[in-house]
Amino acid sequence: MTSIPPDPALEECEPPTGGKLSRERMLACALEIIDREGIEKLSMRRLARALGHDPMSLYRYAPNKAALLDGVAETVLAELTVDPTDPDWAAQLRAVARQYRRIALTHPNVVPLLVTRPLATPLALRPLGTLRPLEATLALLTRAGFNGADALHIYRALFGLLHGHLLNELQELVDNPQENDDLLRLGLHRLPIGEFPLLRGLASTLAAYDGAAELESGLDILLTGLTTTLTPIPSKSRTRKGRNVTSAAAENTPPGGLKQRSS
Amino acid sequence: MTSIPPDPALEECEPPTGGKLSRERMLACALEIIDREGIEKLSMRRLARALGHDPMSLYRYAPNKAALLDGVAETVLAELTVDPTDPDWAAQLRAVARQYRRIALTHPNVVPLLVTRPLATPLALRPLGTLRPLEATLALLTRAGFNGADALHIYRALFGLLHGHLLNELQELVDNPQENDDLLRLGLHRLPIGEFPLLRGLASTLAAYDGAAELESGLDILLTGLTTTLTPIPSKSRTRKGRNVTSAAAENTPPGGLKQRSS
DNA sequence: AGACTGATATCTACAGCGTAGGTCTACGAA
DNA sequence: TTCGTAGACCTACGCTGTAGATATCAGTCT
Repeated sequence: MTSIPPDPALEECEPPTGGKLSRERMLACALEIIDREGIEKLSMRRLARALGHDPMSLYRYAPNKAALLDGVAETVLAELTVDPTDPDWAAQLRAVARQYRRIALTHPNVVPLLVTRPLATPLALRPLGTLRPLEATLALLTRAGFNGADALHIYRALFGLLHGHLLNELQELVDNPQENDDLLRLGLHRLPIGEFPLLRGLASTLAAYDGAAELESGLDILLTGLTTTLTPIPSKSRTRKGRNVTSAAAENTPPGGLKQRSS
Repeated sequence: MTSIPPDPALEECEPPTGGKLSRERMLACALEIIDREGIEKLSMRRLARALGHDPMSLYRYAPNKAALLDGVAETVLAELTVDPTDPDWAAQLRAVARQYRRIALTHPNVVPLLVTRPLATPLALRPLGTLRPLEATLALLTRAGFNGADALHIYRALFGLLHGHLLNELQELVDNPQENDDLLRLGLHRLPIGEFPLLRGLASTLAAYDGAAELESGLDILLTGLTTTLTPIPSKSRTRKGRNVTSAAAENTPPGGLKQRSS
């Protein structure tokens, strides 16, 4: 039946791992492997071995490997909860951001998936689980009085900030192995001596990176920026304050800036 | 010698492509394949075929495939020029951002490489070409009077914003095939009818995405945010205004916010 | 009871992958 | 002439994703 013993020499995923297969078990096991060894160590055959099944069995639960990876990303993203009923939209966005950061730090190897998989699939074809935070955020902002376009704008700004920040922060994690920070400087030490004087001088600063604080300051900037450009419709009247983001942006382009085409 | 005719049935990279191999030719050809067909279509064997050489010859110019990909990313990033002598640092950062965006849109398939490869390599071991914009930006900001820590902070914020924005914008590109936008809505149309009412209603807004304007507004927010939190040392006195970013962040945490640990 | 049906699991096989290790050739220096 | 070295090539290994056919099961209908 479900033969192929789980290869006790190699580690496996769940208790006896001989039992019935299911999409959930498969995705959970894939996530475990990715968390432990990274994305590129995950192969269909390896996953099947860990589950104690034949590789081809996996294709009953995912049409191909790309879909499996999408499934893993979806699983991780499902941990993100957005409460569209929160009366304080800005606070809710902060909460979402902090939650997202925690999830990403728990599964750092999945982050490349989170940020790049959407590039390969049109929005409407993406796994529904990945669209749910979007819809919930739109609901939150709509309740707060924003129109659809502005809500979408805010969503994009928030997740752009988040993705950018996480890529930064995970980079720092790679840079700082848990060794003595003198050794970190040794790493920088091998840079050509004349060419990177400033970078080399910043070894201790690099080591002192504080991701949580960095994110908070980014959120501060973003949210104050947003609230001064966009304002929700005040529920009774329908007047607006700083309507169009684009025109607002055009106004204060720096005077001496080099010109560059728009599109 | 340099045999193996370039396989005229398959496309190739440069004029006759039989000539001497070199790291530059190899990387240029790899970039061309990636631009045309995407990263996952690039294999050592495929690249060698396009160059009219044996696959193993490539290993003379790159120790392995990962290094080759790093090389491609480095090549692309080399197009980015930062002028550290610009007296208007904010304007120069804007110019860099716009330039980076243009480069990314010219090579959209390389963007995943640009944003994720650094996650796999400690900073000091990265290809030097990818560190050069960092050093130059630090130089720019140091001349403008910022101390090292703040300069680094600004650099991170800028490239975080850029990466986040580009991931957003390239996502929209995937969403908007150049067909009639009614068809785009057809794409959204297949979403479960009760579950995504807001998202489905935003079809036309999604289609109207303007990446350039979006980036400008992001830069506005970022730069005004930065200039109110950080100020350069005014070249004579050494007093500072809004010293610590972290503390500034801590001050205006929203009152009703859900609490969440820092690290 | 027997036959049929659909889901689940397995097996076999293929074309392609990255790359270790060895060899062949050409050329400049000794 | 001999040697060393750089560049290119060849072979082979173990791995990959997955198409296609086959086996095994549970349940339902006759």
